[in-house]
Amino acid sequence: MVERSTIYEVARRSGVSTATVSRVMDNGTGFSSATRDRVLAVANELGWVPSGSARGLARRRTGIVGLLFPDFAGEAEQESPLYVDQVIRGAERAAATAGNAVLIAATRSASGRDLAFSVASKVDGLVVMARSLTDQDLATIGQNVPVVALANRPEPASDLDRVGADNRGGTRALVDHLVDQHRCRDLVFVGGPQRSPDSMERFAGFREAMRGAGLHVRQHPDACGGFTEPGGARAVAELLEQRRLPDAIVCGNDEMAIGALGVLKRAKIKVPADVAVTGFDDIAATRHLAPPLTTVRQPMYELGQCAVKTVLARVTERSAKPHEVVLSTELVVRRSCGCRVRTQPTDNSDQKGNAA
Amino acid sequence: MVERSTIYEVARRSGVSTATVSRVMDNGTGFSSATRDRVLAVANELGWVPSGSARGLARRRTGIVGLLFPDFAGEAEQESPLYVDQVIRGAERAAATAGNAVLIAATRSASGRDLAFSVASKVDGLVVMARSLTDQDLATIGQNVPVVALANRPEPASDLDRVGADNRGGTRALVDHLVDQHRCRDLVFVGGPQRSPDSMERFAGFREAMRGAGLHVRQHPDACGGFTEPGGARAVAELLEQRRLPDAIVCGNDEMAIGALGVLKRAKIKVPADVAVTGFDDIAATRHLAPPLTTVRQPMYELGQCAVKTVLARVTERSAKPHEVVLSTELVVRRSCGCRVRTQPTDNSDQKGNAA
DNA sequence: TTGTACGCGTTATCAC
DNA sequence: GTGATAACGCGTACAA
Repeated sequence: MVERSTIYEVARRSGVSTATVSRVMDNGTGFSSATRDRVLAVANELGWVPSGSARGLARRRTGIVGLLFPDFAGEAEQESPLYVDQVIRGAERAAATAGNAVLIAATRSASGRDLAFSVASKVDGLVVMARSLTDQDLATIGQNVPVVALANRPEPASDLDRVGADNRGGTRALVDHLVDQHRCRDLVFVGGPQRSPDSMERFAGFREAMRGAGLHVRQHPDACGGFTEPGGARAVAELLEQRRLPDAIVCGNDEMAIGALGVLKRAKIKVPADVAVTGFDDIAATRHLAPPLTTVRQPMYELGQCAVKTVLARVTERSAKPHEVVLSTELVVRRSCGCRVRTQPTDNSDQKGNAA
Repeated sequence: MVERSTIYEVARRSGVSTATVSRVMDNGTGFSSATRDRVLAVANELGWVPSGSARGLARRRTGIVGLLFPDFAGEAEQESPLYVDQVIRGAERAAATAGNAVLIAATRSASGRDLAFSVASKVDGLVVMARSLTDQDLATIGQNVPVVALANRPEPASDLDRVGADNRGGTRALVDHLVDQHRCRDLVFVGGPQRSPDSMERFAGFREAMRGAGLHVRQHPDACGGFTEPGGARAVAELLEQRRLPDAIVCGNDEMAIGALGVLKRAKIKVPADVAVTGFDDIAATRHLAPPLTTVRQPMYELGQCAVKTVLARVTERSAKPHEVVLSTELVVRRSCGCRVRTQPTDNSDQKGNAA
């Protein structure tokens, strides 16, 4: 590892020109099987691999797709949410299928700006998760690199490709279930951060369902839990202080629901007997809670996959009109809404990992 | 985005040479603030960023560190284990601090070989998690790129840098706790995959502690759960069929412990009253189990961080002797071992100021 | 302070 | 089938 070997050395040692070496490494044609074997042998002996930089420069393609996700480390809010991991996995999977690798970086409006641009300069295409970049910067980068936004924006802000999940519909299905199956009438919505597109979409779905059922809805979420477990706990604690106990507490995500469950248990309020509690996301822990949490599954893995596929398609096919895809969400009924479903701690053995 | 703009265009438009543009983008010196502003303005207008490939070629550094992790998708075993995510996060963090990004790829001995080499060709240094590459390939790649192995190998196989966690010591501490505090005498060990270095290390720790306590130990794990939840369930189910109920079931990881808890509950066997159960890893769900799981925390995040720091150091300082660092693990005592610790589902609410 | 020109390691287009 | 050789886009002595 003293010096990285180059194509020149391989060419010299195998007695051919660099052009031939290049051809061989390209798995193309235009050489005898004898020379191929010779070249391959030398390359292997030297442990040589074509330089990614040089190759990228010549081919004008790096074989890398970038993924920017929001970084909340060290913030009051919490560390980066768990669903990011799923997105990363899905992205990796889709990229690998096409022979690409994924370049990841956590960025936030301010801090990661440089990093974001640096990543953009190294990739063929870029997937940007919500809240990891300002719209401004997003647009700038979009000028030079194919970008797909991974988010649930209320309004398609730009002419970029976009993929997201049906947050609104999922929440609607959830609330409908609560109202129809469990005769809930007084529902409370615990929202996330004020400006979170996800939170807004989910609340919108909440309102739609409530209005559809002829129920009264407030203009804003009844409480704000910032999408965190402590936040959810706090929100419900305040509710309790006001001696308010609704039929159901609809939390904007699972983490807040976990917090809610905690304070309710300590207050000796039974779930779901006294009050129903629901979440959103279907993170891993939901199955193991007491009671298991009714929630809405977001196809994070598939979102990552789809985003990468989309951006990869855009790399080769720079057509005109922006692509937009919305993946559907799925109501996951467990115990916390009042349903009497059988708990199956090991039922996921065939649920995942086969999205080949 | 019709054509990616280049340094030439920026130079032309701002009326300077490419050298000057290069200097400006390098944040270096050697130009008047007037020209700098002009160049920056043009660059911004065009949304131009220096090409990563060209820059990497010229500088002989890409600003990318690679991370290879094992891919078990589609296998009987399960999808890639969750701790990988933490490692990725830690790696990203450490890399970002140094202005680098992380290129990830899931690989396995056979399938991902090409991808692995492709990644290797694009990075300044490479972190390789256990079981994602054959020793053979690892060595080959190590010839041309700084590599650090992230694993817990019984024996330092090569002359590569290595970072790992003290699996053995962690298990020892766990078993000591079980024996000393809870007077367990008949302990059963549920192992992971046969050839897993992690599983082997943990079992080694198990044996050491047992021998130290003058207890009888078998040569091999009493059962194999393949590190999966269903696997753990199966292992314990078999135990039960043999009408065997030990004092404690020491699981090689948390997932198997979750499976174990499930079948025990269905068999009406009380944990920890009738039998103690422990895990390893301290994944997120452990806190929410009934009972909360006593386990050993592995500093996955820190491992990822440390590995990247190590490899980054090696990039600039190609010294001779291989570096080796072992991070310590931590016994996390909860309810499932028999301890009467207070369960605090939201105990992290005061961890970050709640002066609401 | 600024410009010229060569080199970085590959690929791709010609010729042969 | 194979070999010169010109890009590819940028960094960086060396000059000016």
